[in-house]
Amino acid sequence: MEKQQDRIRIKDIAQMAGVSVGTVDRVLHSRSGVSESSRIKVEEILEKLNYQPNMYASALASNKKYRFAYLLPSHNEGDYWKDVERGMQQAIARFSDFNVSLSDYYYDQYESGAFIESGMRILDAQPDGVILSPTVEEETERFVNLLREAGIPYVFIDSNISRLEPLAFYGQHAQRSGYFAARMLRLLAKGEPEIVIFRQINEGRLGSNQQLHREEGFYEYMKEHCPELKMWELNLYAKQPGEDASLLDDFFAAHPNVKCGITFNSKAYIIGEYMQRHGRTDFHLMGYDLLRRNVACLKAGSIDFVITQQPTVQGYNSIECLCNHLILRKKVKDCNYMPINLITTENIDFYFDAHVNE
Amino acid sequence: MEKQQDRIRIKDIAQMAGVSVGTVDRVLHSRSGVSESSRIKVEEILEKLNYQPNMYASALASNKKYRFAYLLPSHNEGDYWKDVERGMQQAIARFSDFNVSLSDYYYDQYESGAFIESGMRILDAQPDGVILSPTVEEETERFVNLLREAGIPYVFIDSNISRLEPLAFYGQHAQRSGYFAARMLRLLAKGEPEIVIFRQINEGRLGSNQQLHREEGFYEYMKEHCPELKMWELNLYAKQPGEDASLLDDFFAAHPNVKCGITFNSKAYIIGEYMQRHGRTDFHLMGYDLLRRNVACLKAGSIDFVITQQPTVQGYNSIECLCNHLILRKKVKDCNYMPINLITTENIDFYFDAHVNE
DNA sequence: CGTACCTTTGTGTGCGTACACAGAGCGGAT
DNA sequence: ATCCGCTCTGTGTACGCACACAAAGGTACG
Repeated sequence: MEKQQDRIRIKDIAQMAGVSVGTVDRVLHSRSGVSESSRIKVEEILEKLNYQPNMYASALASNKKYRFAYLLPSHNEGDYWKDVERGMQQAIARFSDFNVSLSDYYYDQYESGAFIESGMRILDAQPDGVILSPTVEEETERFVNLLREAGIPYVFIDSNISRLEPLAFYGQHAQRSGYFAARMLRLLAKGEPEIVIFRQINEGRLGSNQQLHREEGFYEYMKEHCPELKMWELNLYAKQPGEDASLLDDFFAAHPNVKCGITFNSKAYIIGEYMQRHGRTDFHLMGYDLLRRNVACLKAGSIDFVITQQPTVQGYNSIECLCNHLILRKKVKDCNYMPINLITTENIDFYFDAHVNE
Repeated sequence: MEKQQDRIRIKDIAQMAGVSVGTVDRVLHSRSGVSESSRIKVEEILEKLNYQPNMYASALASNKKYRFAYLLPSHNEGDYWKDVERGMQQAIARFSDFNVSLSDYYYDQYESGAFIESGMRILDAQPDGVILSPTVEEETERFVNLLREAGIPYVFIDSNISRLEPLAFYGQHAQRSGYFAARMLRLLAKGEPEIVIFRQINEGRLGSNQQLHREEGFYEYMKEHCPELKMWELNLYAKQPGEDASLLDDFFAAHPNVKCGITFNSKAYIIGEYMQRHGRTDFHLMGYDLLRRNVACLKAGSIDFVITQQPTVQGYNSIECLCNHLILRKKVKDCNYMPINLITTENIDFYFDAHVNE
């Protein structure tokens, strides 16, 4: 019944090996100054007893301070990235006994060079670990190369470039998420012959890799399961809201039979609110991320489904990952896909901060 | 930028209050032997500086052993409860530096008196905390009253009886989960005039409270959104698998137009496998819990949707909760609803052990 | 005025680990 | 033999906290 016998300590190991705790300590931290014979003896016993150090005593004794930094696109209240930050702050609070601190760095997503500039500021500060979202591939590569040279571990969040070998990645499998979205939209739009994909064009960019991968998975599903489906694409421009409305007017005037749409960015509320303004209730809509305005549309019925990436959990886990790696010296999983959760007005109440206590 | 100034220690508080660490310690643990004047002075400073003790140093110094116990229905490999146990074991491993251990107790769900008997064995062992699933209300009440008398905190898992005031509850909002299931089934069965609800009758019992609440939510949704829907109920008997097949044969012979069904227990695979044996691919089916056989049916297409309760997370969190309460002395949330996750063959890969590291 | 007793306060040690430092042993050069 | 330099090992102290114990101060009473 009892599972846990008394924990083995360094002292125990030392006694069994016939050496002092200092020698065991040197072996544990693979420091120099240990004879071949005692090293082997100690290692044997460590192996045999499966010694697990008491991480809390260890953190207490080493008494180091750890400074982390994160680099995210600049953003406003109510945005997706705010939730990521919230998760990181929760984790910092939770692990505050380990003497961890967190600094924030931002960059303008649409200004070239801004990323690498903030990156340089991080390098100046020489933190012990960095969390970033690799939105711009080339600049990210330059930055993480410098981090690697400096021996600073980095964690990718939200989207991944596995080639750049981060310590870990936390985010969704974007392509599979789009594939799943397609199935759900198909279900909503059973029998409909046409659908529309709303895109957000920013500074001439078609959208993040993230969004492109979702679209890819979406098209893949539709090709496999309903190749006859007619799919329109409508480009919208966030910065000119007035123009968006007239673009939507024009589109729906030209395609009165399209009753179903999806967007692969987090701005489904633009369409949802448009539908509410026009009193249309026959349009089925899907989107991404639980932004306040999306939640409002869900509850109002102008958005049917939202897929969430659990940004808070991503943020929390990425900090936890750095702690596990640097402080507790546990092995961390390098690729961590978040679940692909479908949110509706019926289950939304149970998706706020699920599992992140306090 | 830096958020974390140097942590305030007991020594700092003592210095500022002009007393010794011993006095501060006595105030912190509200022990006797402190004069009114120094108590107030210390409390003021604690308040002002918002002192947060280093929980790890504290746990290290107190050097107590904590013994937890859980009481669950007896079950076999591949069952729902196995996942709950797995989550608890993961948590125990994770918190092993706190000297926690876990003992297991089981009871036969269908033998009256078995619950309370195992409960008595737990009381004899005098553990520091107990986790249990309150499946049988009356016996649970008797047991937790004894626990409360003994000052032993208890956590409910899977289903809740809030009247009995557990330290915390981890599980799904069963009624809302049934409500959500109804929406999804309705989507699957768009236009179908009839559906069937499969029930599992064990020893004459209609099913756990859990299942009854799901059914309740399900009926509620259907009454609100499609009162004209014809809903059949078919009782099955787990213990006689032969009989179940003929019951299904009879039902589908009598109701050839029923193309859609749901079960509120974890045994959807019984129906799914039946459909596969009969080569029926036109039947839409929903169920609960990611048992191996349910997963196989999902992938084979004989089950469309499964709702998962994340049993592993429930187990993990319930142990974590006891640690937070007893060792770290953090406040714990008393009612913790799990998310209501919809699983399909497209997103199932991302639902194994989500967020429970290691 | 001394002793007993109670209240209040301070000090010391230990939890398991990390790391600095001192010391032991040994060979070689003077 | 003495001294130096090297490798290897053991000891001591600190981390922040809990708790046992000792000490200090006061009151009451013979």
